[in-house]
Amino acid sequence: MKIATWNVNSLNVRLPHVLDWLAEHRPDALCIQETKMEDAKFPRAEIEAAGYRALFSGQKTYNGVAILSRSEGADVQAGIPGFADEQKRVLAATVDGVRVICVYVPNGQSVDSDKYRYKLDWLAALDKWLKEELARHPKLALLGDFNIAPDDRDVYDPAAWEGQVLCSAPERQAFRDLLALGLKDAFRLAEQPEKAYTWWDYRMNAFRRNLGLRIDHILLSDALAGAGASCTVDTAPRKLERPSDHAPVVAEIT
DNA sequence: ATGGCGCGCGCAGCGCGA
Repeated sequence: MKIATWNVNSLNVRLPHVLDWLAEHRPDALCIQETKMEDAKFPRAEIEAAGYRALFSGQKTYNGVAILSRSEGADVQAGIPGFADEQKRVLAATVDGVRVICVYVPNGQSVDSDKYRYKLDWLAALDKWLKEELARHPKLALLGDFNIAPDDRDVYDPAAWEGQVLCSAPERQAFRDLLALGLKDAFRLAEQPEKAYTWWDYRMNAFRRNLGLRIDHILLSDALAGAGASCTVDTAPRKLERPSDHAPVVAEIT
């Protein structure tokens, strides 16, 4: 089974890239973040014409998540139960017996901001809910834009980013807390190239210079993280005209 | 070098992303 995550930074703008990518890679499930559209405007017909079902939870301008899948998702859940949040950042569904959870973790802006506090509170709520989800669904994959670079090797300039948002110790601890629930960072299951990132700033020719961060992740429960599992970053869409600033991350699970 | 790029909103220029 092939599962993937991609922050598209507006599904309106990126729909052609998404349709091309689905046609080329044919994942069983693709989690999308930053659709930036209300549900009434979701391009369901185009997605279905590509052979995919679509689940979505969106809002105008900001956030918005979707799960595209070849077979129909069951037990759909939008948002974190018990955590009141106007922002559409979570969507879960069971696809082919695997609990697929799509997340768009808050950015946090800067470590001294209210948005950073919200990010840490949000991550704590996610952690609490995931513990229950894992008990219900041993085969679970958590995919999305985590807005956390887990380790210095996930950062092009660790000294410059030290203590900054996306790299701060509390954020990295929150990421490790998720792993401690019984999840594995799929990208680190096997040897990987140096300087592998998933996001590059639009400015400063950052992609061409590979000034990036690895902040988009696929976490797999132990039941899915067996010997056959693998994970790659697909940088090809970042090279297109008008790209998303994020690249898709793909995992093959057994 | 605190900008820079791209997006949505909405029609100018700002908030936001990471």
